Amino acid sequence: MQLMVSDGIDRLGFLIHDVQRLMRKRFEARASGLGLSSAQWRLMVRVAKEEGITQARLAELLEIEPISVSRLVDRMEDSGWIERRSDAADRRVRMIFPTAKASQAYAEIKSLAGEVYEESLTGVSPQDRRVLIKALETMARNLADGEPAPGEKIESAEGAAA
Amino acid sequence: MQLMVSDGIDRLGFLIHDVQRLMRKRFEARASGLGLSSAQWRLMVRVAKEEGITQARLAELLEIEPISVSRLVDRMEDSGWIERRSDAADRRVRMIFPTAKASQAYAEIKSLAGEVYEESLTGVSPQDRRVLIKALETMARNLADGEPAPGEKIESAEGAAA
DNA sequence: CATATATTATAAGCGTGCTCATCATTCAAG
DNA sequence: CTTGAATGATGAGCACGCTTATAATATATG
Repeated sequence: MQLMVSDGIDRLGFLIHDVQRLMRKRFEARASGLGLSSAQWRLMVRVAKEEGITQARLAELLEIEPISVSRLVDRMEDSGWIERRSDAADRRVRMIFPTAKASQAYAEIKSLAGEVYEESLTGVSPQDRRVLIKALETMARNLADGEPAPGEKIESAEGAAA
Repeated sequence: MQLMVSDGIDRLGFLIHDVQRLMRKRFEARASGLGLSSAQWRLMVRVAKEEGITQARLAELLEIEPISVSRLVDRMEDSGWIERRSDAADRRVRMIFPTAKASQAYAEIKSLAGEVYEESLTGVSPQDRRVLIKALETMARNLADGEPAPGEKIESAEGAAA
């Protein structure tokens, strides 16, 4: 395409950044009454799907570092969303369970998130929504694939690590 | 095939979050050699467009709080990307200028960002890219519009949400 | 002049991500 | 059992966003 990238593609990063930030902000404004951040909500979805999940597994699924999970779980335990239980079989492991409060609020928060999505998509046609989702999924897949070398050398150390 | 329109819409927030995070990560992996974060890059773009811009104006344009600009500028001054100069006319004001280093690196970093965009869009057709950008712009506009009061009363929402 | 208000920048402290380092526990080898 | 590597969780400290509060300066008004 000789058309230049300036049909908006050059602002793609800023756009994605803005939309993510605004969406998170709006969700948190709605959920603030419940005292739940978006990061905490993402974690809660995983815990609801798999009660007793370990922190290590959460880190893997959420694609954040185990230490970040530790901190998140700390605060969520403090605010009564989840609880840690020891695993009798492996005492290194802390299993994460939703509290009754979390189970009760789950459906409400989910529909609250749905409202934010719906509001953000006002004026976007059903077919464009499908294209949007498909494009975002493709992008996530492309970006999740291995980094094609930062310029100099690829094979530093971590080839077999993961 | 298509069961319902909400094919994935319920994961919109997670998708946007993932794409933004991965895109930022990849950019920063490339730019790490230059010691520039994506937040710093966003600020640098503004400073390049308007040398001598004030911190208050940067906060407004970047839609972040003035204190966040202070900290960003602190670090960028420390690492030699920008410099603060006092305004003779108004001694409250600190005017921000790019350093020679910043001016020299600008084009390189810009093309680096373009590479990340292009990689992320691999496999997305030109027409789908246009739809994507248009949809994201619509979403940003929708979300930037006045929050319908974070309390309990949401009067103007179209009532469409599940 | 004195004082009240607005504006610009910064300070303090928190949430959520990171890296690097540490501790406890498990497991594999000897 | 002892040693050593791997694994799960956490601590320390940093980046970058936030809110709330302050300091310094500018400006409007009595």
